[in-house]
Amino acid sequence: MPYDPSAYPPFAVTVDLVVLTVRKHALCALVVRRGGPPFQGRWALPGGFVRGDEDLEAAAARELTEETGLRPHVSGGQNAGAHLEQLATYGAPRRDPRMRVVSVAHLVLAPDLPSPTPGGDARSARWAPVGSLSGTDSGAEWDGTEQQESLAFDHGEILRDGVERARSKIEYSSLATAFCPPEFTVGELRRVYEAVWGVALDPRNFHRKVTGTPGFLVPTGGTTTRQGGRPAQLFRAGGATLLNPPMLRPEV
Amino acid sequence: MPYDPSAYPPFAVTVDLVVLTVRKHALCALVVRRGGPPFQGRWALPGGFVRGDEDLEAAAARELTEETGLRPHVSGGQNAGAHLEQLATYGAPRRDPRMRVVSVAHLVLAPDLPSPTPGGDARSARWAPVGSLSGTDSGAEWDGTEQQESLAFDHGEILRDGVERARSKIEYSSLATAFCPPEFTVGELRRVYEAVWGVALDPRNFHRKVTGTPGFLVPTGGTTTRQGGRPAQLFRAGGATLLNPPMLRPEV
DNA sequence: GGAATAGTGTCTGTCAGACAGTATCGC
DNA sequence: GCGATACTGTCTGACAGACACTATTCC
Repeated sequence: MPYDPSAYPPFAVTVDLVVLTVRKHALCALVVRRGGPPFQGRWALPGGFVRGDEDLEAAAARELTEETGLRPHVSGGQNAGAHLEQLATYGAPRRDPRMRVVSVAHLVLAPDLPSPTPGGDARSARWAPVGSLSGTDSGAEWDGTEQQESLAFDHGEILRDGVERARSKIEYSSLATAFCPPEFTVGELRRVYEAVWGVALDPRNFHRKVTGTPGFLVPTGGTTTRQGGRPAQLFRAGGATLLNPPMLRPEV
Repeated sequence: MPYDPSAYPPFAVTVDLVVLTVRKHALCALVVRRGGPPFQGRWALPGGFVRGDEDLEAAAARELTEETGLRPHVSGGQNAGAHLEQLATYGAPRRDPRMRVVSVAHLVLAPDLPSPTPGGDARSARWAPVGSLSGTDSGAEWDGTEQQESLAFDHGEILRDGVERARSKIEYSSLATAFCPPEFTVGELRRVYEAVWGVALDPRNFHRKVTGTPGFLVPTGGTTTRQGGRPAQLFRAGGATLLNPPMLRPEV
């Protein structure tokens, strides 16, 4: 691989974020409105340039904190922040009309946030149900009250890939707890699965599965009635990161 | 995301390839000897710069053809070439001592090739058992007859990630057939799984599993005795790409 | 015949799906 | 009481693991 350092073609490198959460029984993604051209006024994924002496993951974490105030912890760990992992890299020659830009997309799974806290240099930000953005697919409860508009650049494709990664990853890992607050009930965790997959799960079988998997859930001793009905036990995420055997996703 | 195009930090973008095959009951990776500094004389993964008007995947396919003569088909399709998919992107600030280089690694699964056909600008190339490169891990039959030496740059880490991806992906997809010639027997496919996972599988249960999964294998009608013993049926890869339920990997 | 590989059949334990039934809250 | 949710228990069918056994080839 001998080469002349001055002869390589110039690239810009950005990070884009697919930030997912579950709000009101629906899987939602964070989108920001673009303040300048190209695609001015269109919705896009949050993101920005990687700095000259910055790791890719550090750039993603910095953008996440700027946009949401969330502090990720990158792998393992308890449920005090958001989960962040690299998703894929998008580098088609003309995906950005101004110059050659390679974007390293990252996936963030976050618990529901009280306020959409727009920040950074974005004019505005909101949580959009993924069904309203990708059109097809099991978004289901898309009610048409918000304008449906495709995302800027190739961000629609990036979002689809991120949603698909999240859907498959909660099958064989305990990552669904990243969508939950630090303490949660079995029913709340089940509604996360139902929102992400867009299906209904049997509450009894789900309860047996998650409480029977060692290391998945740790009871905190407390109870809550915030969902109504009989008081439910509260749990924290356990240390187990891989689910074996996996949670089975119906209708595949 | 307003920004000044002239203000972005300059990056070089490369593709690196983790090319895996199964030779003599061992999982092997293609490595090339570096002809120039840095890391002159050390083994490295094949790869090169992305051209100014070239897609990332096209760059990976071009490097693959230059190094091995293989023509990938990127997704789906029959078994006439190699499987190619994006793996992950590596961009630590000083991973290349000369400049800021972001490498988009790709994973290639190829059938056993008669000749290691070095090509391109690499001085020499060879198939190295992955156990001899990553040291630890279930490489098992590393016999010490070849020098054990860590790969240049962060290529050891990239190789580990690629091997891990391949190991997990053959669990729930029919991708193991990408390691096989166009026509193969159940026993040959089983030896692929055994080599990649580094375990022994029960031939009877394996046979029942793969022949009982619809769409996985298609009998061609022919038979062969190239492995000795009773003639075995020949199969082609079927159209099924996802295995449900997955092949279970022992000892997890 | 002996060794090697291919292929079939049977038993058993585990577990997911389906569903009955009970417990405890708010109204 | 009524509706909601939480939780326990039982039955059944699918399937993986662990064998025994037979078939066909080369030597």
